[in-house]
Amino acid sequence: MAVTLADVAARARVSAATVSRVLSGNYPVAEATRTRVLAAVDELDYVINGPASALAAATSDLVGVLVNDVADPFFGIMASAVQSELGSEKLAVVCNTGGSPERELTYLTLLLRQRAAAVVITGSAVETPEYAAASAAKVGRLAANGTQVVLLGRPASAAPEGSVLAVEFGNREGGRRLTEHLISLGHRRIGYVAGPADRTTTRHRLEGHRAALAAHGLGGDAGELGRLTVHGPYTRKSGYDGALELLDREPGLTAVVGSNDAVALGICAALREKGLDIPGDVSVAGFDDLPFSADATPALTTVRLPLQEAAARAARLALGREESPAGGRDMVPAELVARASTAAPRA
Amino acid sequence: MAVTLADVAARARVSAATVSRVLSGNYPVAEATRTRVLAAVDELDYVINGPASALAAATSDLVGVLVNDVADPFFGIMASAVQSELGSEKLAVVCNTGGSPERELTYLTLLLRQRAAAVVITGSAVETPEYAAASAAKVGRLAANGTQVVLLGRPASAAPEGSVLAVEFGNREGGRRLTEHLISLGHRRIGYVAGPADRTTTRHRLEGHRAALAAHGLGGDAGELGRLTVHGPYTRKSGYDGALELLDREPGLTAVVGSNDAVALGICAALREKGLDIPGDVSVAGFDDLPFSADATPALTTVRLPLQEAAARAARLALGREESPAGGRDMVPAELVARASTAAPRA
DNA sequence: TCTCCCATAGTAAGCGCTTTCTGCCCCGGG
DNA sequence: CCCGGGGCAGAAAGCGCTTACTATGGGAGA
Repeated sequence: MAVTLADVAARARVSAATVSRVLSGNYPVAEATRTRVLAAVDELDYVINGPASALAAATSDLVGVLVNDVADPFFGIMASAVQSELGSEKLAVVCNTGGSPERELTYLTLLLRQRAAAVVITGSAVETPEYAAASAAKVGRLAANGTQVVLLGRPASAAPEGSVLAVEFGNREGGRRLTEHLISLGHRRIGYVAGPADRTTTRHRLEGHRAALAAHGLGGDAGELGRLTVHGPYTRKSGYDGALELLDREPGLTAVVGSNDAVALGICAALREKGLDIPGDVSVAGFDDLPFSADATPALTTVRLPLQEAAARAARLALGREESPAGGRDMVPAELVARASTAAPRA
Repeated sequence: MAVTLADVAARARVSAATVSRVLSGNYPVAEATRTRVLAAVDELDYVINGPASALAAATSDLVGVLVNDVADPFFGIMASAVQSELGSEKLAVVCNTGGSPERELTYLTLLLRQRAAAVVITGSAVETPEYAAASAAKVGRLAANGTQVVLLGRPASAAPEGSVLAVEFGNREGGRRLTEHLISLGHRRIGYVAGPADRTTTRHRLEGHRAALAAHGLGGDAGELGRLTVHGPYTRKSGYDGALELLDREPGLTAVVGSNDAVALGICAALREKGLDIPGDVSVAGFDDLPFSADATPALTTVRLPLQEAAARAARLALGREESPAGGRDMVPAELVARASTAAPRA
């Protein structure tokens, strides 16, 4: 039925081993033989059997990419960059975890089952001990299997020492810069619509925000900070609801920061609905600088993360095409992008 | 080293065959035996070897998803929906073709090599005979291999009869509705920034547009139509450049239609830069109704395609979980979404 | 001219699973 | 009491490839 290695071998009048060697190219084969084999491959329209090859070689050419949801451009951009970096040697298996630790574990098991060559895990980690342990175990198992695990936008700390590489995001730094920008414009009462409470990204961004406040003596006590902060998913709706809630708690707000751009857009929508001008009455800022942020009105002030470059780097690390950073972890910088949604508060 | 079926079998004091049967569940196994096996699996932390299983069973649990670029939300949404629909039985291999026929063929070959269970090919097809033939051949090969091929947003016509299922988009219909909307508002000189010239989606949307014009006696001759149409990629920049070009050719335009939302946003940017008000001076419309379109200012009039539902359907068809539509093809409707970027032209 | 060795090619033993074919045992019917 | 058959489990033959290990031939060095 299907053409196999043996068929090609027969046609080229060599052994199967030789054909295999020509195709994988990791063993010397005389030029004449090689051309003969290649011709046979061509004539028979031979396509190698991936599973058979993976079984024999004990590794596949699949690379897992775990994301919250590829439909979200934040993850879509990273997934795309990883995939593109793989070229046509490796295939990217993308898995939507929806941010659920269980599903993350499930997919890691499936990738283990596939004997994936590498796995890139993007986005926040959930910060609970049980999950951390389960995750570490699974990652250890993967590593033991020869699968290179690379964390992208997630702290390496949660993983077993040495088994993992990480490209981390300057979330804390970015959060700090953003709030400093607001403070330097003259804002004193700044609301914050944060992400889900138990995630690393949420925590880091929020810590940066609070560090900036504290540095300017604006923090207030914990109660005060809590009053100006609401948590919710990284969605537009969360920004919308959060802004309404914050306005309710503290009508004197002059600025609201969103945990990401989608949240910021939701904040804008809520403010507009309340008849407030942006940035005249209230300034708004986001995080990530996704493509649509520049086209929003007003154009969103935000923090740019070089997602594409970082993801490409993660992919290269995953494939062992690039030297690992010192300590196995690497930090990509966050850059403030000041646009029209922030301005000095009204006097 | 690694735990294998045989290890589990030994521990459960059954044969490997029995373990395999318990795990795949397609053969009667006595309840007592089953529990014993499951216990052994658990105790040994056994993870089945995917490649070995795929080799023996001659099919893998991979499903290919071909997209132009997952970073583009249009494709990201579809890829996400397909992936989610697969559940945790099958894995989605997503491939960025960048719209290139060669890369599309390359990835189809890679998926053939993996013995993929199914392949979902999204987006436009390039309309050249050589490509059509090559593509048909590859698809035929896949089908012969037992891989179900489903076209999503691409006409089934290009594929070999019967070997393929298709979920098509109402591009022509949507294009027609959109332009009819503009005409009914009073527009007579309507520019069109189309997609790349040789793609099915581009052609269908443009045909719909022109059908609407013709139905109202507005088409003019071919030269006239050509003068009001520019082609370019489906990008924001293309919209920006295209709008400038159109304005140059025909300063009296009162409306410009973009081939998709990103293009429309580019058109908006160009118009704004020219000091034109939207929709006061010029109306703008897009296509696809991606999430960001509602947040643009003014909110974009566009055509909604139920991408998520369509993609989920495609995935179900791919897995054989849903009855195929009559004739193997199915058409999802396009719906006009009139928002603030279109209005009656100035008198 | 004779060895020795390197460059190639072949042999064959798996990789870990699925599945067909058998076989066993126990039940019900004759 | 015997026979037939159904329900389960096992044996074993691959699935198509990779990769030690082995074999061979001819050129280089002595």
